[in-house]
Amino acid sequence: MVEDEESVRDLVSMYLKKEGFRVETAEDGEKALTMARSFAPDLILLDLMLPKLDGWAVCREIRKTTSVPIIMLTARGEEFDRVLGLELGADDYITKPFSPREMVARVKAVLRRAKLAGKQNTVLSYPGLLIDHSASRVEAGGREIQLTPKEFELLWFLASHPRRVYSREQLLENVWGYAYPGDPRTVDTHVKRLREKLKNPGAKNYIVTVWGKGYRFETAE
Amino acid sequence: MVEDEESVRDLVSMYLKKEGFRVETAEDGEKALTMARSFAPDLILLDLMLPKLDGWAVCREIRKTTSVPIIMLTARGEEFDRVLGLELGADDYITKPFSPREMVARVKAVLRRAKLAGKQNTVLSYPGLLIDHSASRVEAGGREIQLTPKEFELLWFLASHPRRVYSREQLLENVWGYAYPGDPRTVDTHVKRLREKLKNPGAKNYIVTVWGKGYRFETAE
DNA sequence: AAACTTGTTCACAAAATTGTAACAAATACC
DNA sequence: GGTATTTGTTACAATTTTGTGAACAAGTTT
Repeated sequence: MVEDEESVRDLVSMYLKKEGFRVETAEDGEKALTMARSFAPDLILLDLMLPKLDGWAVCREIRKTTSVPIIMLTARGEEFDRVLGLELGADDYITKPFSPREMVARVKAVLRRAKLAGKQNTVLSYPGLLIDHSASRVEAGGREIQLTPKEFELLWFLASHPRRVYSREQLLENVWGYAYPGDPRTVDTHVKRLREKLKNPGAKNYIVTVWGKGYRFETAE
Repeated sequence: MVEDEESVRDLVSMYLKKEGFRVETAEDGEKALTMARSFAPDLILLDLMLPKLDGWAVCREIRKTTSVPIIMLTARGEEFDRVLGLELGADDYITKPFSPREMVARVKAVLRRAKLAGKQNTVLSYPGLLIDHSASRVEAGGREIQLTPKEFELLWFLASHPRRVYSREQLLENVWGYAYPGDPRTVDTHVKRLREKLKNPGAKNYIVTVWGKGYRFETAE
């Protein structure tokens, strides 16, 4: 919570703490930046009018390094450029005076959205192949095909980085998890099974072997 | 969002995502149809000028199967036949260039309307299956079947989001309530009893297991 | 209070998956 | 051509997940 007026700071802090949030405060822009760097907050409430460094500048600085959700606070009458706010990467704004309940509700809403945000754009689509990650669905040639969880994650990873070659070790790390202890040849088996299931409708072979290197996802020629 | 120009796609995506929407994009009419069939969007933003299959055709195709809200995008000067648009079932149209704010506002307005329209409709109907939420009645194969409250709510939730996979945890959250402390395997038992009751008239199995993921409601193939 | 309904949990069986090893085929190199 | 290396394929065992039936608990109705 970045705000120069002590009374507003205390009020906002109190209500958020009541909801179970942990709240840290800063009274000017410079201190805000220092704090934002030293510990990673889940959300920043940022007043526009600040000593030393105004809200716009703070927002711009923060956005250079993180994508933490930011809610801007503006005094009524203060002209607020919404488009500029969005471009700088603010997630919402509240005009003062505001009701504490509204403020809390917006904080919660932004946090909820932020949680979902990482999962957006979950559909990959190539000629004759459609992969929807959030629905765990794959269509090949208009027909849905059933993949096992590992097969699905492997296909998703490869299709997310088309044309790029990955070694078996890299695939194990990215799909199976860090420091996977098992046999790299495990990947071969899964690739084979994937090819089997994907080739059904006579579509081309999306997963290509790069001899001596690994595998890659081939886009249309 | 169906649009062939990448810059417009990215701009619209960015603004909608900032508002918390999940956005998937397609760059031509054919891809749009494939995607619209594979996962059910809440709204479609549809450019008129598209490669392969123009906006009119896409709209006509989509309307054959669903009543999803459609907003048409037209370039200024491009002749736009409003009457034809309405007849094909478009819900609104925006002329380019448009301000992002206006676009977001219209999307929200159309969704608001659609939501209200949907609320009145408390009946879900699939081949051989009819679910009336307001009356808490279920008919399978023309015969009424008795479900317990939890069974009913579970079926309703799944049937309201067809084709989409839900993990046991997600189902507990959505049907039982947030932060349900109990055993996720409880869902299995309810699914089992639901299947038992639904299969009576030899109808197909609507509730499908997705191995390693959860369950989903399958529409007719 | 007894009978019944509903929801939950547990244990075990059944099914699907994943990982590994062995062998065959393909490729690069000399 | 011959050899070593890499990749494809197959089979099988180990593991994980799901289906099922029964038991138990809590709440409702009779």
